[in-house]
Amino acid sequence: MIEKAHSRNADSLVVLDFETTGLSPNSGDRAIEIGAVLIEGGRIADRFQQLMNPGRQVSQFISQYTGITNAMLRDAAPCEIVMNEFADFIEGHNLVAHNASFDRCFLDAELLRIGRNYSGGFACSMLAARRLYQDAPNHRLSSLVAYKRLPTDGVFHRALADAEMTAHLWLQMLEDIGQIYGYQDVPFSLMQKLTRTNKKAVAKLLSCK
DNA sequence: TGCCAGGCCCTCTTTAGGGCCTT
Repeated sequence: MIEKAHSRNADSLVVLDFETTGLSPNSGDRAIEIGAVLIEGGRIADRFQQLMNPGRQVSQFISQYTGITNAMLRDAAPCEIVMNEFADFIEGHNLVAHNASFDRCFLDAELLRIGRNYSGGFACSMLAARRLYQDAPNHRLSSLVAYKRLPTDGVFHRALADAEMTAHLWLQMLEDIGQIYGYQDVPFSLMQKLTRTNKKAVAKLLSCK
């Protein structure tokens, strides 16, 4: 079933990225950083980035992977406070993330803890890129940034940096679809449909305006 | 004690298995 795109702020969306203590909130993992950018009118209009204290130590692997240390998290606000502010930030917007199933799990888990929710649709830049850029060497965020020569400051695995690169990737996909298939604006609902379309049927879907 | 994620997608498929991607 195709998710319903949010009716308000139809041309805006929030691209988000979590850094976490591990891979699964169902195994006790928590968020340690959230980064997000608000896209309005085809450009980045606002940013959100905060470390958050998960109430537990992060592993050496995570510290090496993200550069986020226990010392950095010691004085950070607890997840509950940060996520409450973030729930306000995403209110009324559709959402995008790279491998969205991962970020959605953590978003749902952290918001559930504070009794908050969100109403926008959720789309995945990785699934869209797999369909649009079938010749890419792979569909990791870093590889797609290099493949499409997207702006980057060279920082990877930090929430805001990854969210900004994902935003540039998303805007690039919208531009490529517009140029190839003649769209002036690509509806969010079409991007959601794209991520659920068989690779061989991509051209047919995008050609049916 | 031993194990330890999960959704998506492709194919040597659908009564399954394994790779990709996120931290």
